[in-house]
Amino acid sequence: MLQQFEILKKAGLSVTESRKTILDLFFAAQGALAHADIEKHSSINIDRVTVYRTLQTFVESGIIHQIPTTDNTILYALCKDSCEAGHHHDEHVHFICTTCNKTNCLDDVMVPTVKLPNGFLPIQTAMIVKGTCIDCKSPHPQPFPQR
Amino acid sequence: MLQQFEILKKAGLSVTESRKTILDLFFAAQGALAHADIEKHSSINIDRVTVYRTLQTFVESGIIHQIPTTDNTILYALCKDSCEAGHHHDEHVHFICTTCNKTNCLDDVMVPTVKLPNGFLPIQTAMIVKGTCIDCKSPHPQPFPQR
DNA sequence: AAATGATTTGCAATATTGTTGCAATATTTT
DNA sequence: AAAATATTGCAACAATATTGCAAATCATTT
Repeated sequence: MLQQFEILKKAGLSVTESRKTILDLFFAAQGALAHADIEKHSSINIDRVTVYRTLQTFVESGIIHQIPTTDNTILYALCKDSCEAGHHHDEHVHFICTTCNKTNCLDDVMVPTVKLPNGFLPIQTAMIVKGTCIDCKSPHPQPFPQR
Repeated sequence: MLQQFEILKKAGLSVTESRKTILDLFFAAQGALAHADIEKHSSINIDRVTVYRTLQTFVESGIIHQIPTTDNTILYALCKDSCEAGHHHDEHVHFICTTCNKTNCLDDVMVPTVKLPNGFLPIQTAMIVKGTCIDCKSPHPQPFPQR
């Protein structure tokens, strides 16, 4: 729990039970989580509203970043240390496995730069790859979340 | 309206008023639409449920494709002719303007291939660039949708 | 360690968004 | 034009998201 404490402190946030618990979940998950994953996780009992507000606060503080999806949810994943409040350095590729539904940050795969038509000014780029992840090619038991 | 008729016929779908009307909106929009854009558009009066089902049908038929977002919505945009049912060829970059909130398909900008870590098998890739679009750099009146 | 002030949390109420079954209507086929 | 098929709209429901406010928690100062 020490790590959680430091992350929150460094972000200038109050250290509360809810925030530590939710951070714990992200560290345990080793992958992206949706709001529903957190809210419905058996071992926690945090109000829906608090989960919404905590996720929003974490995004604004640069603790987690959002991953776009095509299913009316937003996925969230831990940022690396290089992230700062208001300016995310999450320009790595995200991989959504269509078998186990786990989403991984491929921290070592940077999003390539593309040449845009004249007049388009890029600020941030996201890249989402769907396919089969390494765990599902040679299967073994999956950790949380099991969506 | 002839164009709409042909698109629906070609996709093997019944030609109904609702479907033609929604197709009209996409052609008028020249950009991506969310469910809410269609449902709340002043000049149409189609039941929510029909809109949901029409969008789903259009995706399955390869008439429109989905664009992932980080705001609990799914955006939809017309496919080019090369799209076929069940096998979208929409591997172009999508540009979301943070000023006017319009989303453009950059049909001429292909999504580059990235090298994934061993064991990850890609099936489909999406790339979303956020920034300022050409209309907002040198502003002039914006067409529907105004979100 | 206790008191104070600031922040966060949970509850309640409400709003918005998405889903399902089914009867009525519209479309396609014969 | 009639029969068969597919689509639509309604109603009910389910799930998800937002807001205000009082109670509880946390940080700071003494």
